[in-house]
Amino acid sequence: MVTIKDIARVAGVSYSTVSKALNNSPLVQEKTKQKILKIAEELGYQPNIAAKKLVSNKSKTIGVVWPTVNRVTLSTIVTKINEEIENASYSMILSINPLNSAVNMFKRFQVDGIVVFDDQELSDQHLEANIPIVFLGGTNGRFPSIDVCRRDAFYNAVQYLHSLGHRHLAFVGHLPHRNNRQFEKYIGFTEALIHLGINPQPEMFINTEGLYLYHGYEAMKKLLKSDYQPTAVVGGSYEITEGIIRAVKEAGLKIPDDISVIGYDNIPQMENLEVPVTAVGAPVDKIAKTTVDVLISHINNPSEKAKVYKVEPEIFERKSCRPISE
Amino acid sequence: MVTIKDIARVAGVSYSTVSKALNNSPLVQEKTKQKILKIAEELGYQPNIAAKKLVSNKSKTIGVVWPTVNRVTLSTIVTKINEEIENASYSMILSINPLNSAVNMFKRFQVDGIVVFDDQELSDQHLEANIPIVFLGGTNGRFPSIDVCRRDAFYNAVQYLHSLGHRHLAFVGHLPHRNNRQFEKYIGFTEALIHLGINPQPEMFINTEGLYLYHGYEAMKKLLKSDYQPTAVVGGSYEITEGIIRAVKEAGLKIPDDISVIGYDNIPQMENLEVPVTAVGAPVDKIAKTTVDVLISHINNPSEKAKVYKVEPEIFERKSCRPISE
DNA sequence: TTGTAAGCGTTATCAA
DNA sequence: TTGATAACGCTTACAA
Repeated sequence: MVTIKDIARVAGVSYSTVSKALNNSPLVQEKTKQKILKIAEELGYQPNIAAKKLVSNKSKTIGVVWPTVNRVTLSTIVTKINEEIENASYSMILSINPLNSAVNMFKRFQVDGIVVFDDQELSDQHLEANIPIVFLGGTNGRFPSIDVCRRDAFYNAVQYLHSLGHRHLAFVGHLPHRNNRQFEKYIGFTEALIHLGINPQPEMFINTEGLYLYHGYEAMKKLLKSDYQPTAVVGGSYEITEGIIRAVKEAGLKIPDDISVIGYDNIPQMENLEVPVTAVGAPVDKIAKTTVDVLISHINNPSEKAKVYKVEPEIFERKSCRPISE
Repeated sequence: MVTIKDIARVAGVSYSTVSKALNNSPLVQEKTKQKILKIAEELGYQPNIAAKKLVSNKSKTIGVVWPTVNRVTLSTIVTKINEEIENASYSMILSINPLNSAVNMFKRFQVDGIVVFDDQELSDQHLEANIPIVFLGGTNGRFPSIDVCRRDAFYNAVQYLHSLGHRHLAFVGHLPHRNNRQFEKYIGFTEALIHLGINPQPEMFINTEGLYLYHGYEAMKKLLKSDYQPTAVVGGSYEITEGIIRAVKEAGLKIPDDISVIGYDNIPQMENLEVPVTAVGAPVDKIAKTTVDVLISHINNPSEKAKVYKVEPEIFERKSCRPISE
């Protein structure tokens, strides 16, 4: 392995001069610098990151704790976060370990900051971390967190459909007993209904009992067979929305001619479904950007106090909704 | 940051003693060792990898290049590999970047070795790496690789069903034009049929046109409605097998009473399906262990030459198959 | 059994 | 403008 000392020996200078030259310091004479650079090149010098890390105590690395590896939206967000991190001249390390052990590993690697996907189970974990951490997905008192405003998203979806003339709506989503994330969606939908003067009825809420395609498919089939025939539905997740589309298609109906659909999870993939689906929710790009910005800001200013950063939902209009007259 | 010096101060010993204790050296008194370990624990000590790497020129870290594909088996393997890596006293870094950029990142991190999930697209990439790499999933000439023997797995599945008396079989799997991995499954199934004197018929092969639940579900529904009624089917992936089960259930049939099912992808999750499913394939534990063993062996002996390491498929009998008499 | 001290490759602070 | 030198956190002879 070629070190700066080898270069120094060949160049006939001290190795501290070599270090400065290699870091393009203005403190070395241009001529010396060029000579050193040339020798470094010839010798095939590669800096030793471990040593750099040791002395600077910065790794320019961000760790991401990502336990739920099998959801499209989450992988999309991870991918975007990766891009944002690289844009900011950092590197990303992923860990699929549980929160605490992932954080330990990241400490060993001396990451400069950590992003945690805030799953339900994680929130309760005791976490002792003297390192900047951002929780992504909900609100969290102890650490800075990114709130994706699920409630507002569903509120907006209903409002949008209402503005298109729809009065018979349905919520097709997961309604577990103890899950604030999902509950927020339900509340947002209900709240909008009330504000718009639509009386919430039980048949408007179809519990998919899961977040995946099959759940959405089954729930939608059930809905289409029921007495209540909405003119528009809102899907509770990307996968659920996929299932809704299949079910509608199988029933021989057309989107948006026979029924309008809005999907939650504002990811680009909504464009590529059989029908490009109008989506609502905080756009993944913004979620990723906010997350990384907040984290880096906390890295640079460790005393910054924890708060909740909201990413506002937006509606991306595509081809799955149409106006309707009563 | 907590260092061995902090521990030394608290324990009232020198930091070299701490180092030895932490590395479980026989040169420290058991009592001292325990005391030091306890303090390290209390202080939340995490070793600094950069420093370790500097002095030992080893980072004790393995990088894994992982395609962000939402398949249970892949996440399971990654999880198992993570465990194996930790068992071997290494740490795992995941990267979801494309092969080359992931490898570059891993080099900067000075990992000791790299595991690559061998997707179709990756195989063609030009890769210049002077670092041990293992390709996982197929066969690869230039690098050591782990072959999960898909062909043998399907061969064995057919043989097993045949031994139970089944003569009317069906393959429910993904048959894309250009994918050796999937094609191997098809070949194994066919080969066994021929060897056992069963004449392969087109209706025995149901192309799911995808590897996910919905694909299996749809394909199985189609099969159940067709003229050909097999007494046993083999599912081409875990998710496909899930879909098969749904379809069978919806048709009002019982597994294994009315139809036997074997699933490919030998993962523990097969146990937790509605019917615990008899699975075939290289067990994920062994895949993970072999992968990590091979990589570490190449790390310790860099001149070892690249070869293909096979992980033999096994059948895990559960409750989804029953004997049948002609 | 424990401690001392050198050194891994680098950056950064002074002094020359 | 350059060069000594002291860290950074750790392992490992070797000395005590």
